[in-house]
Amino acid sequence: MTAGYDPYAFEPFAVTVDLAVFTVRAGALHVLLIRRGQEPYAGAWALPGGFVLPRESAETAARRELAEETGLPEQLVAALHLEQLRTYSEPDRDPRMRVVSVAFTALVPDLPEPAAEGGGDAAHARWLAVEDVSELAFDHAVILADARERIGAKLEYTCLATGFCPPEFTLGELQSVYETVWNAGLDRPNFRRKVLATPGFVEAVPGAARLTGGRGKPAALYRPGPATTLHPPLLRPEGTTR
Amino acid sequence: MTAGYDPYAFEPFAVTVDLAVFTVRAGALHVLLIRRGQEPYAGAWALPGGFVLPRESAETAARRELAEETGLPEQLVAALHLEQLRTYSEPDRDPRMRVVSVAFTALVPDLPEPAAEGGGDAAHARWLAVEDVSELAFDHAVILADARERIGAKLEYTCLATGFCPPEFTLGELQSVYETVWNAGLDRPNFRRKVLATPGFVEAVPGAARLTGGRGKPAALYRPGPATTLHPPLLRPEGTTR
DNA sequence: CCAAAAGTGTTCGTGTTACACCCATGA
DNA sequence: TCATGGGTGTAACACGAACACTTTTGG
Repeated sequence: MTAGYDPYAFEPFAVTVDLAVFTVRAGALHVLLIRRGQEPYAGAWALPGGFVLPRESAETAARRELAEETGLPEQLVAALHLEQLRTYSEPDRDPRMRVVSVAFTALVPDLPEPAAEGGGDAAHARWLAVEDVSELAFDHAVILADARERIGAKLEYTCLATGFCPPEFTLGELQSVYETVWNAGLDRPNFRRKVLATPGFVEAVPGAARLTGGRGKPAALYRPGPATTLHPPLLRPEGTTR
Repeated sequence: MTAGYDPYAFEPFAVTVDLAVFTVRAGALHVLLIRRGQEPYAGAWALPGGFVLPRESAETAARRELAEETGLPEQLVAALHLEQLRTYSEPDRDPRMRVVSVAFTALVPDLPEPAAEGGGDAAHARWLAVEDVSELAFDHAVILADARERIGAKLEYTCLATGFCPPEFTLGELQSVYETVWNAGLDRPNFRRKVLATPGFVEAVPGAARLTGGRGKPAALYRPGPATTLHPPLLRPEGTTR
């Protein structure tokens, strides 16, 4: 902070946000992507995002862009837990000009068809299974990989997993979130005890139960609790790199 | 990424880096600060940092600014492990113009008097005990608090603590790093076993030993090992918020 | 011989793992 | 009555917490 402060002393930087929004659908981790309509990378998939406006923080911009570019319900976007991932600032990450991008991650429940409704930008938003994502515009493949690694790690020591679930969920659904993100099987009795033994992770919905697979015993329903961290952590099994 | 790309369409953003560089001296956590010479906040303490140049990444800029603004040895700065903390982008965090800052943290060993040598900017750099830091320029107090929380958490599940130690160190020195950062006492036998049981955390220096407190049995010396993560983690005792 | 710091051993309790088993529901 | 998924019980084991004890140095 020693240099002078002439706003026009340097070639201007653009500051953008990029969002890696995940959901769990049909036993696979999905990410929300946008089909680009213009060069560069026209026709390629990209993470939703856009410019930070002069009077916005990056967090505010992220929320606004998410509402504008995707068809996610306003209410969901407003309440969403956005987490800063990191900032990407390599000089040539955008071929046109200097763009520094603040990346965020968010987790949402499996919505009916969240991206298909709204017009305009939202029409080009789709959920894609992360395993099927091949090429992405700019350095978005790197951002996606970093985001995926981060949420996998975060499930170990935070209560974020409930963010993937609907407002009321069964322990089986919660477990399948872990299994999907980690791509690993967990022992059901032990998972159950672990979750219930952590105060504030989930709260029982009194008397409520729901059938899940169509068959079997109806499962008790739970709501997210007030806790945010998991002590002691719920460690994933050995090799879950992929 | 849907808007057009006129570099001058918006009021320009300045992009800066800020650095929270920590060390452990005399049983207290210290942070490297700069005395500001100009308005705003002239005379106040601030984190070292500065503008990202047009052809630099934030990481490169952080390393350059650290070498320029502080008296830290070139070799140390070049080899230093810099970790991105997060990006601060509130519109009014700098009263003069829009400044988005990417914050980094780094850990260095207790150097003789690292900040006192070089001329110019470096002359205003000093180590201050974090407990004694009261007011900082801009939002740097928030950044410092976030950085402190982050390194405390990182010690739990990474091998970063060796970054606070000289090239060869005793287990007692390593333990005092944990105790200082966490502000908590640890059981020496258990700490010792835990560290030695983690493959690649530390490597014994064969035959080497050194006296630490002037008295007592000479302690074996260790070097940092190749491992970067700690599985299972070394959890800190309950209340270490302060 | 005492203080101080390093290093070893041992016990005890908690939490995780791995499994066997019972319960409720739809086909 | 069988398959399916929810839920309970329990023994074996690994790990961490706590603390007693030995070793090696300087004063």
